Amino acid sequence: MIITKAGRRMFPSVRVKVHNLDPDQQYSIAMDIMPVDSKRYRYVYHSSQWMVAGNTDHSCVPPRLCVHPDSPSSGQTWMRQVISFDRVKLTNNEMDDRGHIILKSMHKYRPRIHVIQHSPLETLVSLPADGVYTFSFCETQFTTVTAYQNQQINRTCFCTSEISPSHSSRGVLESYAWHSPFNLDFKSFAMELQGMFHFVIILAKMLINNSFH
Amino acid sequence: MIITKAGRRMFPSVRVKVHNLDPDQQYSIAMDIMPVDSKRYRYVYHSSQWMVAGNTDHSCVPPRLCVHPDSPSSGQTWMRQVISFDRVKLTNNEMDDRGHIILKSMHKYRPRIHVIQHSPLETLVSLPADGVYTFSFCETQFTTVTAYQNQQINRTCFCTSEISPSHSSRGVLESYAWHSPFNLDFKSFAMELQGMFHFVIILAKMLINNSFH
DNA sequence: AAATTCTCACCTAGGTGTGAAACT
DNA sequence: AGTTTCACACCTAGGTGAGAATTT
Repeated sequence: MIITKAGRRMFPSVRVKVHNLDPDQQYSIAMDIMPVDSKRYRYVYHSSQWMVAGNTDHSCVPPRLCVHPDSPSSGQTWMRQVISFDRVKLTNNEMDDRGHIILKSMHKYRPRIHVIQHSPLETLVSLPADGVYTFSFCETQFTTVTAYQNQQINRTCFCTSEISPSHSSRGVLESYAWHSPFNLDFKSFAMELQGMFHFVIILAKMLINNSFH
Repeated sequence: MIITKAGRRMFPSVRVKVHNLDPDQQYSIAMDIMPVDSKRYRYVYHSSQWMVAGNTDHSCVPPRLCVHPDSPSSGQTWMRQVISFDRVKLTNNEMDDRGHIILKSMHKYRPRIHVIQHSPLETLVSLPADGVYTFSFCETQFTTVTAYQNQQINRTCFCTSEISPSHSSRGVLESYAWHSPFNLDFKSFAMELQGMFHFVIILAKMLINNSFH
């Protein structure tokens, strides 16, 4: 996943569908992005994979919370729509003051979705102590870079596996795969968690990039 | 003001600043557009003015309410920002199903702003019976057309008068004047109404249209 | 050498005026 | 004749990848 100083849109964007909310309750829905480990990664071209290349410390950096602009809304409203975080931008600028999500390059991350039940009178800025339901999907893990490491990478298709809940697709969407120029049909899968909500993550449809023929 | 079948953005857009709200109360803010009279107008070029050219009946057409997308929000939130209705589109298509404001061509209209105090749990679709404070400014009156009536109209400056609360500027912004290619500085004025809020309408800055030199 | 930053040309979506054509 | 509709070229804002330049 490309990150830049000015902020780059996440692609594909995280989209989510929520079920089993209380239609009359008010909720906010937010996303943040958590480091998967404390390793630094390097892409080794001849073996076509990411290799560990040192350690880092994420401990002092609390992740930025990205509250969905429709928040707060009723459960009814949230359940009617696909909740898309397609405006979210990623940056490697630790001094960023435009509300973008700050990540380190060459690290592995995974987005989290929070459903927060709270009074509509209070404006949400950070995660409250309770009333928060958090979900995360290993299929959405990715590796950050500031630029493509070599010329060939765009032409390599990482998207051959099917995405389904029944078999592990971990790594399928990792790193550059999210920039693949190849056509990937709309995939969706459902998960039931904590016996209360279940989610459907719809992965953004990838179109053939115009710059490729 | 141009209106089209597909919907045309209102220009200049209505912008409003609200004061003296209860910071902790929840409000929605909405706009609609009311006919000024039941006359049909025709632009008479040689006398450079709009002349009455018949009657119409507005009675059966309830105006569409255009709720500001930030609604509902706390008084505090509303008072911090300039509330802009710049996404609003006008149409002459009475069958419009895209939520645009439906107007008749060749008629005079004036926008209204509604401040509605209500529970954030209910979603606003039409004006409730109470808790509504409505404001309107004669300076924002305009006449609708579907196309410019002649080639010269853009080159005629309608914007010579000062806009201020101290003297009547009715008509200054009427009809084609909202499409004037001439530079008009940011004007604002305040009004105190009902002893509870006061408003500042900020008229959109008009820039010299690129197609004129 | 590896990674980041910068500039730039390209693309796209959506809003705009124009003039020709069509409608009333 | 007056008014509306339509197709179209233009403009703009904002997002994008490529490659050069710079930093580490």
